[in-house]
Amino acid sequence: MPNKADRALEPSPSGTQTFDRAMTILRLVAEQDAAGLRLVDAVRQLQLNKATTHRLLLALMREGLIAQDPDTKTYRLGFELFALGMAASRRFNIKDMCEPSLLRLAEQTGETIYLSVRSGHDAVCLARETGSNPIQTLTLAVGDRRPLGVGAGSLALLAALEADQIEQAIIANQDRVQRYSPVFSADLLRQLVTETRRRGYSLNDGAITAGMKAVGVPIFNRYRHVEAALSIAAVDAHMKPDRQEVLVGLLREECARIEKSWSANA
Amino acid sequence: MPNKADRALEPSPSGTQTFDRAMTILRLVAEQDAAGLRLVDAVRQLQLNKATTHRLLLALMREGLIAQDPDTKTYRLGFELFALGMAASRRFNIKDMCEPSLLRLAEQTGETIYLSVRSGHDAVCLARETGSNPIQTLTLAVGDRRPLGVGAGSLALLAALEADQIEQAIIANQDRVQRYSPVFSADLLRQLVTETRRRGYSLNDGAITAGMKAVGVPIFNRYRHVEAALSIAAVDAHMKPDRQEVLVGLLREECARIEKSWSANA
DNA sequence: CTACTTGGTCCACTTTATGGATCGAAAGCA
DNA sequence: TGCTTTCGATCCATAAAGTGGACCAAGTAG
Repeated sequence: MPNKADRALEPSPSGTQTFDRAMTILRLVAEQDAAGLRLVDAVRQLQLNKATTHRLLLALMREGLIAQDPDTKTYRLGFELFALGMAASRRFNIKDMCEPSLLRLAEQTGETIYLSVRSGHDAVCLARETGSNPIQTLTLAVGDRRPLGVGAGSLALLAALEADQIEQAIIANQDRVQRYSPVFSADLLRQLVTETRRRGYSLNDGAITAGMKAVGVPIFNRYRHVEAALSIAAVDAHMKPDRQEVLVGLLREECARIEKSWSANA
Repeated sequence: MPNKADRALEPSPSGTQTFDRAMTILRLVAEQDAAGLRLVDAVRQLQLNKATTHRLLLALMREGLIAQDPDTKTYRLGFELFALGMAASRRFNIKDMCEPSLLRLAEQTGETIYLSVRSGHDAVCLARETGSNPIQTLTLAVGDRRPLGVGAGSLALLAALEADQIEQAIIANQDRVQRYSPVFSADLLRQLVTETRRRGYSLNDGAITAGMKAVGVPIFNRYRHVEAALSIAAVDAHMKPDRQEVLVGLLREECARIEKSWSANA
């Protein structure tokens, strides 16, 4: 519903309106899941004329920003957008943008804060910030990779993916996960994902390293795709139920802050 | 010079021409280096009217696809493009797209083929394909990270970056590189980069693992930014000067093929 | 077989973008 | 210091481009 409204805050409606409309459609395609966007749905959601919408979709296709599935006729993001995004990525890196949040969390909690991103079927630790508590749980170093689902940050990433991608990752990793703990299996991961989605955050209660717990919260971009995850790890004694809730609250706060900073440009 | 020509092959010039013009400008911005694009340069290169160009740049800015440096007034890629690219990246992954080339190279050469991409100041091994030769050099596993410049693929990536980014990476890694071999230093890396750029491919002649050599070739996207690197590693006996040239030729062929497949959509 | 939905196309109408002219500021030159 | 050039930015009458109601074809449901 609030699809056109948030675009209306431009200073002056001067110039190039068709370009803005095309971008509105592109953003709508970006928000879609793997099924893609149908023409009629775009028409309905944007309240544009069908012919206009179709012509704009053609223009986006012509530029390679989107592509149409020949069978389902639905539209998805195209390769050109990926290539342009790669060109842009040298100027924007997630780690730098999240660093302030990591520092604040380490300061507030005294625990160790991790930033993880997805890379294929793995989670990669991009940054780690150590708090002031004398007992720290440094189970993960910067650069370390783990199968998606193994560890709090990794599980937060996994559970935030789309259903088919979750299944794909679990299948792909099923032989590797037991290296981290004999309890891991494809079925356990599916269960953990379900719990995580219901609970709203991921919890690793010592399956990998005994005596230690960790919670993780995903960070979404404005198209509601997971971009990264923040997690806090601590020894059991620091992670009693009530404190766990507090820590999750702080994590959520910072994730929201990061998401907001991404929405507000950067 | 051939800037508008390659866009003129569309079936019918129907519809949305301003959008296409805006995209042409966006692509031009994407091709620029860190200095960014000046208005007059865009006007000259695209042979568009200055007012039109400026208005389109404003439109691109309004959508967050580009951003203007307040001091130099130059235009660079914006955060929105990065975010959209991330949304697109779940559908396109470099590894899958390069897999056929890896298989062909392993088949043709019998040696081990590596695919590396850049991640921050590291090179990450994304894929490895083993050939049929009984002696293989598996110095790098999938997922392994190395400082940029350490190893053939990694060096190919480093040397293909822009000058300022090369320097930045070398500085950032100067304390780590000696872990791989005592010969490494910031100065040696600078020298290796120079040689690589002059030679046209990277060469690792056993600095890390004695008795083994490797060559690497970068893969560029259509905006002439490095996206990945292919490399071949083999024992000295398999890498005599003349064979080395042959292997580099094969690498170049596959890199060109991949680059072409990216240009031709996907 | 009919009614409905969906993707796609056409073309007269009119809203939109265009670009030559112009301005202010800054850089370059004398 | 003053003159000239370059550059980013804006204006507005003109010309061109996008618009959208109507229509078509191909499913799909009843």
